[in-house]
Amino acid sequence: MASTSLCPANTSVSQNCQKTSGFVENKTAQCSFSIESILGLEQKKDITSAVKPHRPWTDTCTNLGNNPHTQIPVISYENSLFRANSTAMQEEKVLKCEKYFSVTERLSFKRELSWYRGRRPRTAFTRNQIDVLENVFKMNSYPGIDIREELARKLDLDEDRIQIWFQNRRAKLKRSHRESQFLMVKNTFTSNLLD
Amino acid sequence: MASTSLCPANTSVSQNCQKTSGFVENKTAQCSFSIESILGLEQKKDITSAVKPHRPWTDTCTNLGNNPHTQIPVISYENSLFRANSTAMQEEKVLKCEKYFSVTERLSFKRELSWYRGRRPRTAFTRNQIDVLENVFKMNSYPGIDIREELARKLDLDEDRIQIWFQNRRAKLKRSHRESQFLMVKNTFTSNLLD
DNA sequence: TTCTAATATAATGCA
DNA sequence: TGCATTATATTAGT
Repeated sequence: MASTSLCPANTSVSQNCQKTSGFVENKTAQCSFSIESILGLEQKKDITSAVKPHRPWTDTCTNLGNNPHTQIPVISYENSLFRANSTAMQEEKVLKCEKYFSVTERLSFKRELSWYRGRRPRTAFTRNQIDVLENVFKMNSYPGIDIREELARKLDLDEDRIQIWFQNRRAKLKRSHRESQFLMVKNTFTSNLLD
Repeated sequence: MASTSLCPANTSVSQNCQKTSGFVENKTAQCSFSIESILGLEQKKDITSAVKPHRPWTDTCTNLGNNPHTQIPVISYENSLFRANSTAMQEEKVLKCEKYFSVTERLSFKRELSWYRGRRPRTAFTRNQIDVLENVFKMNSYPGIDIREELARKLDLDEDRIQIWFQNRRAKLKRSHRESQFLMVKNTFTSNLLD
């Protein structure tokens, strides 16, 4: 069955990968992976291909390690207490602190920790912001960039937050549609059964 | 939500009709945005390309492709219970609406319609599939059709899924490059300022 | 616990 | 094909 090859140069899909010579008809001789290795059948891992996530609010300086969870922001988000060297250290600090501080304080540490781990602190919209967003959403659930910018200006929020809010709002609407559809289907079936 | 229709699949479209016809004179006092900006009237896309997209996965009966990840669950996937009988009806309704509404509104209809017709259910790749794809990507981020076909066979995926995966993967790589360049520039500025 | 902000990424459409 | 955008599955904060 004329096995085509993952790597045209030299890799055969057949079990007996005897020929690793390369240069059959292709110039890319760099390809010296076995099907097994490509299929990941023998070794797991090698996660090093993980790409950095997009985190504009963290200002990283010499970000060499490239594990997003160990990135050390330099200047940062509003009330940052920690400017330290390692996440592990932070974690230890937090754990140590736990028994000495109040719930609120621990919460604060937890927030710092999550900030360190690279997730944007959850935005707490005000009542008014939500009202405005909901009103706009009722009229147009797909606001373009200019509308989002205008909203951002008016509401004193990042345009990104607006965008995310609309995404999540649409998902919520859809969810509710699904649920009501499900209920209607269920009711239809039920009443059919009763007839 | 007191839908006007017994058929759940109608809800999105008819709702859309209602809301778009209703809000013009129904401006709420809280909202200080211009209608034009809210409606996004500056957008100028053409809707005339009403070509029916190819959606093999919406045909639940002939879904013999047998990829467990792309199969349509009978109940859980939205609208799958209703798709069979009323697509034509929806289309007619939408077409009737078209001449009464703006381009933006028609865009919205189109979006509703395509939502009704169904987007391909999101494929959830397995760990192993991703490992293999990542490995191949490291060697060649532009696999030709033959490689993609082989991958599809080996991984029990549609070739289309492979293609899309590589597209998204390239985009991701590019994003990460852009970002690290941006950070480098920024850090250069910063350290220059500190010197 | 529920709701939802945030993240990651699959899918779509256009140029 | 790249790109921008959208949908959606998931994680996690309140």
